[in-house]
Amino acid sequence: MGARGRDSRKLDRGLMRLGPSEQRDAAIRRAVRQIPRGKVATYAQVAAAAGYPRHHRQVVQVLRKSGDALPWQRVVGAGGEIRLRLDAAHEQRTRLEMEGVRFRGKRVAMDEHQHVFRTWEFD
DNA sequence: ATCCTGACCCAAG
DNA sequence: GCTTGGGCCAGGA
Repeated sequence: MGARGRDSRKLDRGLMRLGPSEQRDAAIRRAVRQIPRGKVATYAQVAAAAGYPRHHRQVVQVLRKSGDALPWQRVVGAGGEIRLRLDAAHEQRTRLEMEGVRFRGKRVAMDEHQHVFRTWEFD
């Protein structure tokens, strides 16, 4: 069987063909990588920027899988709230503060650090 | 197929 | 502020 056989996703013109969920996860990873140091975005915003508006929960799964390969600390809950528990939450806050992110109470000062994903390119 | 879980979100009260 | 309920989606058992 050729490239079109049982494992048709194997390759196509030398490129790995991704299934729907893999393509989605890849888009999510790209979006997360776009957040610069000192800025943050919410799970929902990342999902939307990736092109999957209602998949905020999947963003969590992707971050868990990726580990330190992504700047996971830059993704927070709605309103700038940290949603991790205990130690993990503390680590996220520390990492963000280390990047210069300021907090007001328990949440990120979103008016200063909200990353706005670019939707249109200007030329 | 069903049930459960999760680094979620949001409108209500 | 906080709690609750419903909605959302995908993975794993």
